[in-house]
Amino acid sequence: MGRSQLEKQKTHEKIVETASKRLREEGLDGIGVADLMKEAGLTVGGFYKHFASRDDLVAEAIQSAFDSWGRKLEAEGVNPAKMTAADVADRYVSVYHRDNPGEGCPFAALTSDISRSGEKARAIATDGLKRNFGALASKAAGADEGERRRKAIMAFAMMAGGVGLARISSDEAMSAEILETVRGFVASIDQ
Amino acid sequence: MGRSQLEKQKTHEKIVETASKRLREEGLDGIGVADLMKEAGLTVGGFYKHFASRDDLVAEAIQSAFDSWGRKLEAEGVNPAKMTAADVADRYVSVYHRDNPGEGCPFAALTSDISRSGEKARAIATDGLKRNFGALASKAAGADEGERRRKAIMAFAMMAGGVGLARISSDEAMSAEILETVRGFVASIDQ
DNA sequence: ATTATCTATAGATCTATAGATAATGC
DNA sequence: ATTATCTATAGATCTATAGATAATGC
Repeated sequence: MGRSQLEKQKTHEKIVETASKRLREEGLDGIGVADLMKEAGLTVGGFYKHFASRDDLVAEAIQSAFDSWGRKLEAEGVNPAKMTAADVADRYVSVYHRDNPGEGCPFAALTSDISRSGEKARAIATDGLKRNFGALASKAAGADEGERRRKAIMAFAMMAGGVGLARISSDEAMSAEILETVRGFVASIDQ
Repeated sequence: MGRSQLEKQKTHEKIVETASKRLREEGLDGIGVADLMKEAGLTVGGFYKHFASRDDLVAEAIQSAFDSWGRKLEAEGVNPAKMTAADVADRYVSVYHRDNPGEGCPFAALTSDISRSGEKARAIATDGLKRNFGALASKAAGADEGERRRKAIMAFAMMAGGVGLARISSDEAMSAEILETVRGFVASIDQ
């Protein structure tokens, strides 16, 4: 059946959001076009009226995943600039984030996938990384800009790595220990 | 053609080592059985005389990847117990490691893949993680065992995360900056 | 006689396309 | 008339198996 332009746009967003979640959960190769369309309440045939290829959807979905952190804060009425490093740590290095990769940070959920991806996906991720470093640096203590930036890089690498390792660990106590330890470091960089 | 028992064992090891390298490069779903056998100098038909399923090979290859760090040190005549944290940092947080995931640490190359894997692969990885934490803790400074262990966890999460982020970054200067910054922290935990 | 490896292929799955259908919008 | 979505399927690819071949090892 035919649909209006507005409905098509909503359909497009629905597909991208579904993909953004499911790809973080299953990996960039983990779910097929037909299954994604089905989860979005559609059938496979319509897919290529929205995207030139599966890779094009993946690029849009990664971009959406990078934007989702900010969108979620906005929806909760939280001002990211006013968050301390400890606030960021409480959100990022949490059991909830560990157990819900589909709603979480692509650097924790898709690190290895993106490093194996083409230039398009890596450029989107590099841009996201720069913004994350900048945002964290503005919260960090330090004598000069260089020291604040170094702390931001250390904290972000530890956060992304730590949540990844916590997801791997089948020893629940060790998983919680990793989260707690990393949370402590990130909170400690606060001004 | 038929082969001796010894030759079969060598063939088996060759398949596992090829897989161990290629899976770290391409991800756990990134390469098929036929291509792996071809790279090992064989054809696909013999595969299932060695492994009950592709998953079985993946488990063996992950185990081999976890052992490869120690085997490489042994081959170079390096005693891991005598390495300082700074020594570990120089090896792990290096441009060479960043650019050669196939020979490197599975926690940097396969984090997201393993977190999405079944219990078997995650148990192997959890065991490897415990050993890495223990080895690093024995090198760290600290008033008590708890403090040394916390430093080891922080350093390892930052190393694994940092190499992953450095691989993603298409900005070469930022990629080098991440490595240098992480290397500094890891070296700083030394006794 | 047994078996390690080979060639060939069955069956499943995945991306992308073809053609039909029905609602939009000039 | 156009087009957003549907059903159906072509073609490629991947795991696993069947049956042939040739060397091992009792």
